[in-house]
Amino acid sequence: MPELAEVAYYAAQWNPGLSQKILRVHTGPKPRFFRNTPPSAFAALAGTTYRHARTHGKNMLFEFSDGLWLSGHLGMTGELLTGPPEHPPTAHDHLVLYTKSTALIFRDFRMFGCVRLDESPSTPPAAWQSLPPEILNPQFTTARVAGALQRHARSPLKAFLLDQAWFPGVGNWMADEVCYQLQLNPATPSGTVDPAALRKVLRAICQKSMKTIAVDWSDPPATWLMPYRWKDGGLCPGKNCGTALVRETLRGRTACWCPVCQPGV
DNA sequence: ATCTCTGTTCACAA
DNA sequence: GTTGTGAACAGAGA
Repeated sequence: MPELAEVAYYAAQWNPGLSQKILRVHTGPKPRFFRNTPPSAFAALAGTTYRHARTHGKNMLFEFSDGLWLSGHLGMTGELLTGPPEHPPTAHDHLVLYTKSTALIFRDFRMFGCVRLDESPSTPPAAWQSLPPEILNPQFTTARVAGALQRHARSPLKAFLLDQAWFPGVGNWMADEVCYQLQLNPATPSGTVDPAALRKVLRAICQKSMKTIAVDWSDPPATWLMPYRWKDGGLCPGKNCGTALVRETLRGRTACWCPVCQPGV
């Protein structure tokens, strides 16, 4: 489920473990989840203290004492949760960190998510030093958006919005939401989009979802496309609209839009 | 059985 | 060299 605000929500689920010592580490039997790291390497977290969580777009970074940094991505179906201190790992609990009072669980039944461990005294690992500005960062300027739209002028707006190098944290529903709120068809060529308007809508969507979904998984406004885009039979929430929403595959991903409010190009 | 899916990466085409 | 596309990855639910 995870896009920007969902990732922030999940990262915060480990907060009950803050300032606690990791007593024991469980790693599941699927090496793919750990990519190039031998799963046994994660045992180094035992004996450290969990200090801090942060996110950048869809990436999560957890700081532990002794210069250890655990980074992770939730893929399509990843989730973080806590369990009782004796939590027995399920088949899809790839990493579990046990403290005296809780278990910090990284669960992912598909395995598009991943974790890695870096050692780096006091500063975040190298990959976290050179990331593009997030959408709510002041450096995410209209000029930056304008440049991006020009470079990818022929790419359909919806598809381009999924580019994490330019729009960190935007996923499938957020990209559809941006198109909906701009009243632009998802196939609109990026080069024709007004950069200031795009930036404004992007920031508003990030801001609101960080105040709702990221805090307690509460619903975004009923005027958004998001609550209606999943199921068959969804109707456009636009004032006096109510048109049946359309779902079609665009560049390999499901796009959803209102054929009246976002007419074809 | 067949299809779907809130993501990323890779090979390859243009 | 850069940009754009579809397939592959894996597993559960409809």
